[in-house]
Amino acid sequence: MNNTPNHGQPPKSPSPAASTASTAPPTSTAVARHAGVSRATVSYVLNGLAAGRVSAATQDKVRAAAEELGYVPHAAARSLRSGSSGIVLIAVPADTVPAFGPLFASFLAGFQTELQSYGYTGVLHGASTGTSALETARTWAELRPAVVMALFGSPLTEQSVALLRRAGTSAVLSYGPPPAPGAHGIAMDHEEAGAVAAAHLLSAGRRAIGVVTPTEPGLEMFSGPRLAGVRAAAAAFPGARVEPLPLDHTEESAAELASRWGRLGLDSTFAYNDEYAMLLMRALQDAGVDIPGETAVVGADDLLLGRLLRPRLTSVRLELPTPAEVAALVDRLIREPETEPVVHFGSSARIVERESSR
Amino acid sequence: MNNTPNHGQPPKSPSPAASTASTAPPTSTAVARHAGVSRATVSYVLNGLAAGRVSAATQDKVRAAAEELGYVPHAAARSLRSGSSGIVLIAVPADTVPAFGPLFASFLAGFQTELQSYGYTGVLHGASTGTSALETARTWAELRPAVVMALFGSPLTEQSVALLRRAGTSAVLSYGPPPAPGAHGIAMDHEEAGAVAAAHLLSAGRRAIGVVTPTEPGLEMFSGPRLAGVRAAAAAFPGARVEPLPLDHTEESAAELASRWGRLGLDSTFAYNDEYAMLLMRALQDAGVDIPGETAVVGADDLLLGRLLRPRLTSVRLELPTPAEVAALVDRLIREPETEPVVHFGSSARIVERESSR
DNA sequence: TTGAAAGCGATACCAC
DNA sequence: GTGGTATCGCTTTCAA
Repeated sequence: MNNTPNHGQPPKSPSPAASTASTAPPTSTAVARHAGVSRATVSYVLNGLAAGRVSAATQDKVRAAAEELGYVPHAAARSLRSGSSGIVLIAVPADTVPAFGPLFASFLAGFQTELQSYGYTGVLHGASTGTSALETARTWAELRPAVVMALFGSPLTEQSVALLRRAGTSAVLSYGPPPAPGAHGIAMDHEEAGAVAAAHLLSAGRRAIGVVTPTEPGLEMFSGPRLAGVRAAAAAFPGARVEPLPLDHTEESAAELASRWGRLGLDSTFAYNDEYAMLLMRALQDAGVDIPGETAVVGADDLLLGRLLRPRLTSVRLELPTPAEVAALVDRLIREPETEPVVHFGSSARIVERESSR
Repeated sequence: MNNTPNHGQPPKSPSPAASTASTAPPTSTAVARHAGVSRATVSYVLNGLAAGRVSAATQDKVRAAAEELGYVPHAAARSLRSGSSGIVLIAVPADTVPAFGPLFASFLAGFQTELQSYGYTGVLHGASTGTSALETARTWAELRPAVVMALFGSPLTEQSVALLRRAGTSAVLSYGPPPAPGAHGIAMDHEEAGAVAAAHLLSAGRRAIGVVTPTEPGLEMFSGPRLAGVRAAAAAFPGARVEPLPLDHTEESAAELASRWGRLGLDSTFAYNDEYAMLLMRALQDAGVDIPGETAVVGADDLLLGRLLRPRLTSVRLELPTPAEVAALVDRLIREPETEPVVHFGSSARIVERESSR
C-alpha cells in the first residue's frame, strides 16, 4: 500500500491532461461574465438573497446564464468562506458493517434523507479499524464536519474527541456504545435487552442460560453488556446459572458447540441476534436436541427470519430511536455547540414471545 | 421539510457563539507563528517536500508545533488550491439499501479501505430517490468528486453524467445496471444468473419454472434481467414454461402465493435471492408442498442461510469483482480521465447444488 | 441596483 | 535554506 506522507492527496497524475472533456468547470465568475454582471450579483441571486437588491430582469439573466453553463457551486470554496461545511460525518467501522442487519440499514437510509431536509450533507465514512483512533479522527477532522456521529465500534477516545472539537466540530455523537469523555451519546440499552431475555427465560422456569457471544470483531461492545444484563437478572434467582458461549458465524462452529451441548447442561439460550439463533438452533436440532423442550432459544432483533423458523423464534426487540429524532438532535447540537455532553437513551427492549421458548 | 433555496447551507445559528469550546481551529499560519517560521515552510515540511529545502532542526520545530496545536489541514482549502478533492463518491440509493445483503456490505467495507490506500477518500452518499437525477447530480457535483460511482439504482442519466463531467469529475462509474451514456460501467450479468439457474433446473428435467420477482422498489433492475435470462434458457427447451411470481418480503404474501401453488402447476422456482427463497420455501412447506419432490427451489447469493435450511438450498452464486479490482479501476480512471467509457463485466455466475433442487 | 475588494486556508513559484 | 505572495471559488461588507 502506498503510504507516503502526502496527507491524503491522490498520487499526482503523470499525464496532466485537462481534468475533463473540454473546459474547466464553470465558476461564478464565468456566470457573471456570461450574464454581464458582477460575481457579487451572481452570488446574491443564486442564494436567494436578491430580494430588493437585484432587479427581476437581472435575476433572470443570471439564472439563465448559470443554467446554460451548467454551473454548480463549489462546496469546498463555500465552506472555506462560510466557515462551516454542513457535513454530518457518519462513521461506520468498515469491518463490522457486514454484521449489521437490515434494521440498521433502514435507519441509515432514513437518517440521511432526514439530514438532507435540514440542509446538512450526510456523509458515510467507513473507518478501517486497522488505524488508531487519533489517526482516524485526523482524517475526519480534515473535512471539518459539523458533527461526527460515530457508530458502534468506530474508534473514539477522549483524545480523538478533543481533536475533533478543536477542529471545529460542534459535537461528537456516539451511537451505540457509551460515549468517550466529551462526546454525546445515543446509547442502546443492551443490558436491558439481556435482562429482558433472561427475565423471560427465568420466569418460564429455566435456570441454566447460555449466552451466545459472537467472536466477530467489533461485536463485543454489544454482546458484553447483553451478557451482563443476563447475569444481573439471573443473580436475583437462586440457583440460576449463566454460561457464555463464544460462536463464530459458521456452521462448523455451531456444530462444534452443539456436539458438546449435553455436557454444558443448559436448558436455555439467548443468542446474539436472530441469525445466530438460527445458526445455533439448526445445529442443535441436527444434534437431536429438542427445542424448546430440552433447550429454549431466544434471539434478538425480531427479524422476519425468526418467524420462518420452526419452532418460531422468540426474540428480543430493541426499539431504536427514529431517524427523525436523531436528526433533530444533530441539528440542535449544531446550533448549540456548547451543550453539555449527555447520553440519550435511545432504546427500550421488549420480548416477542413465540414457540422457541415455550 | 425546510426547502428554502439556500443551496445546502445549514440554517444559520441564532447564537453566533464561537463554533467550538475555546479557540478557532489552528491553521497553518498558527503553526508557522508557533514555530517561528513562514507558512510556506510549514507547508513544505508537513507535506514531505522539505528534502534539501528546510533544515532538520526547522523541520522538527514545525512538526512539534503542529503536534502541540493539534493542527489538522483543512481539506476544503487544500482541495480548492489543488483543484482536486480526492473524493470518490459512492452513491447508494437510500431506499434500496436495506435490501442489499451482507455480500454487498462486505464489498463496500473492503472497497473503502482499498481507496484509502490509494490516497482517496471514499465517501458514501445515500441518494434519496425522491429527487431527480439532475438534482441529485448537482448535489454530488458540489463536492467536486474525482469519481462518482453510482451503485445499482442510483439515478443516472446522460444529462446528469454530463453535468458531473463538466464539474470536473474524471469519470462516472455505474455499478450494477448498464451505464448511462458517457458513464463507465461495471455490469453484473444478471441474465447469466438466470440462465445458469434455469439450465440447472431444465437439465434436471423441470419444465415449468416460476421466477420470484420482488415487489420492493429498486430491485426490478436485477429481477428483470434474471427473468429474461431464465426465459432465454427456457426457450431452447420445447415445452418449457416460465412464470413470473411477484412477491412481497412478507409472510402474508408468501402464504398467499403458496395457497394457489397447485393451480400454478409449477415444478420449480428460481427465487430472487436466498432470503426470498427461504420465505417461499417455508410457505410452500407449510402448505404441504414437498421440496424438492413437487417443486425444486433455487436461490441466489449463496448465503449461510441457505445451508441452514432443510432441505439445504441450491443457490446461484454471482462472483463479484473484488474491492481491489474496482479500486484499481477507479485509480486508473482518475489518472486517465479521457478513457473512453466502457463496460467491464464484473461477474460470472455458477450454481451451488444442494438438496432443494435434487 | 450594482460592483469592488477583502479574506477563508493551503500551496508552490520565485526571489532573497 | 527560507520567506513573500498570487491564487483557487465563493460570500459579504461597504461604497458608489
